[in-house]
Amino acid sequence: MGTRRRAAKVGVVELAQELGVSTATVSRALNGSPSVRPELAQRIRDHAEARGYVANRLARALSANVSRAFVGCVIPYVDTPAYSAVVAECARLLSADGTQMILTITENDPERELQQLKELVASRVAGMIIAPSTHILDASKQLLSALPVVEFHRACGIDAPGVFSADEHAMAEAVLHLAALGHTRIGYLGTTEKLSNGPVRLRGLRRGVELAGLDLDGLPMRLLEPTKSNGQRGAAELLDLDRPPTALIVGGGALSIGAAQEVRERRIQVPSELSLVVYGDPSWFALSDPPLSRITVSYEDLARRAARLLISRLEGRQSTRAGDGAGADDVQLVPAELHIGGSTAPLAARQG
Amino acid sequence: MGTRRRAAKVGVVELAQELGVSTATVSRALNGSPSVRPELAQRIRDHAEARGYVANRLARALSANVSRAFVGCVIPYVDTPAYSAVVAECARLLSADGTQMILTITENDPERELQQLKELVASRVAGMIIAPSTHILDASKQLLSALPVVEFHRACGIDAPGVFSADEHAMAEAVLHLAALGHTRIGYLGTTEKLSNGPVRLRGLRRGVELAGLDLDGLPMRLLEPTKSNGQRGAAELLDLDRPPTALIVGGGALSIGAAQEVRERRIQVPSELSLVVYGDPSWFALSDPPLSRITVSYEDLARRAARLLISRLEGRQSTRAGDGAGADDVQLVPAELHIGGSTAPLAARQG
DNA sequence: ACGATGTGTGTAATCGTTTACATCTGACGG
DNA sequence: CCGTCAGATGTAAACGATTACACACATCGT
Repeated sequence: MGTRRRAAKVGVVELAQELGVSTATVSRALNGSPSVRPELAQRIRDHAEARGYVANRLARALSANVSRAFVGCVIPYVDTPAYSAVVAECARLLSADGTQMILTITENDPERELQQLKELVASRVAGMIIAPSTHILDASKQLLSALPVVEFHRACGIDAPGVFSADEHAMAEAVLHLAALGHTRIGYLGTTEKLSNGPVRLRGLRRGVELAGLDLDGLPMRLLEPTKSNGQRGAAELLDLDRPPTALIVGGGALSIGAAQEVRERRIQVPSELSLVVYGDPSWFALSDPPLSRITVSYEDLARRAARLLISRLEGRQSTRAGDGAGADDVQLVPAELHIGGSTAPLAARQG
Repeated sequence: MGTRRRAAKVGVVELAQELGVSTATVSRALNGSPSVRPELAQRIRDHAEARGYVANRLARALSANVSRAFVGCVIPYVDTPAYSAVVAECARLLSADGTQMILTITENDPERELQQLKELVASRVAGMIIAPSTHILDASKQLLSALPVVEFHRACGIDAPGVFSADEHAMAEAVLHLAALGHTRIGYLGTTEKLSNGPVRLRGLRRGVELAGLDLDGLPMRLLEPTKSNGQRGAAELLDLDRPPTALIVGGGALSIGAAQEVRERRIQVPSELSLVVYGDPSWFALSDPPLSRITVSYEDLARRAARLLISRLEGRQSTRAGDGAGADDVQLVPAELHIGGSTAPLAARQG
């Protein structure tokens, strides 16, 4: 009370005065410039430490007109495994790098996304990692083309490197697996085509159907926004068809939950009455009985690659001169894999 | 190529020159100061818009020595419902407020936490929302006492407002519920006492035991760090006891999954052979058969309160002068609730 | 007609760093 | 003994905004 004075803010100026040197020397010492006498440098560092000096990042970033003080991370949601993974990995790797992550969440709203991008460039972020919203605006794309960007999980057609899951093969495999078990009416409950994975999975589905010699047009299918309630509704619709599918492929974590719930509520036996393949690998899958056949991709892997990619971009940006050389030359695909569990069985089992 | 010139950066200075006014006027116009002629102000704003001007947040924040440009959000993990909720809510509310969120993840490492706090104050964040790591360092507490902070979900004994879940009552209720069903050997698998909720739940447990007239010392109990594998291990240990519990209370999302998995693998029938009460409300709970009896708390609610609290703190800080008036005067408790599902049954059912 | 008031702008200091350039010192070769 | 050069340090100009203060001009009361 009264004794402890208002801890007079300590900046380079104060340090310089107290040590009888110039601010330039202080700055150099603190940044480890070789051109300052080692013993003096040490003295300065000690003093800074003692006085509890912490450099103002804002001033630093402002001065060095381009800096790696901040990067932006722009995602639609945070409570979904892919996105929370990328947040975690970015935070980890960037923090080791001394740069901070500004996180913004679009909730898939293009307007909000644009606004957030604007604010990020206003904060002079060194780069961004983005999972674009579904209907990204042109203005957003334009902003994105002005700095190092890596796309994650969803593509929006800008000229940037990115990391995506390659679902196509696994999807085709799933169809072939079911076909081999004798299923011909295979239902598909997937994410809308607007989400970048939608088309990819659909392509895989088509390929599988083709290879299996089945007829795509006859296949019952629902493409929806990935929410739990949509999963339940979609499954209900498919199961209510005149000739309901004997096997169901569900793409997308939230959809899977809803679908699984609907199946359970209808007391439909899996796999004897319905074969089920789900997409994703939330921890609860381990709980379900029987263990589900599923298509998985390692989001940690995906996320780590994305974070590394961004960091390497940042470093590249630093050494090479202008905003060239970025390009989409570095697109990484992490393959999804089909794991056969106990939720798929020969069709015969049902007929009998 | 070559045609489009290096978009000469546009700042207030350029705008001022181009319009033949001073930078002061430009700044005032853009910030809506009433002291600039309305038509001129409009002209300036139009021009800024046309030239695609975006103010440099760093410069702005540096100039106005205290600003609401950034706030920090410091959490142990992001893939856990409580924390992802707080991240989402903060991002949403703050973005509406025009301030950006710098997210850092401690992974429960006190050293890293301290480091991150330092860097956040270096970035002159206007405030912070923090779920402290388990063994927070004194240096960290000291840093936290220098700016508006709200604690979330875990307390670390600093003098700040916070939002926590009040598990005590629900916990006691759970014990009483089980006791009423005839159970006397009730097992508890909970989070370690070092996590702030640990003691609270334990207190609730004790209270319930006391009210039920049971003997606490005889109760099998395991307190572990909340991971899935710990859940499995803990459950295994409890079930392997000579006189295993007939009812089990599991606290903590990750622990629940592990425990549920262990129970399933042992083909123990719930609730006929074992009554089960879990803590949390992940979406997969809906899947389990029978629907679990559980203790839930709305993390969205918790998170929203925390975010609002922080924002109101920021505004308070802005109006009132110094770093006083903060205090822990505003601690909010969101009560947890016990929902009876189908996973608890009278003990008789087993004996018979 | 003159000072007081008020409104709208401009000038320049400020925030806290970094860094290009200038300066000073001593060593060294011729 | 003097230029040259390198190394260590200081001076001051950036970075891009905000804002205290000064100033010009119109308005108004007396």
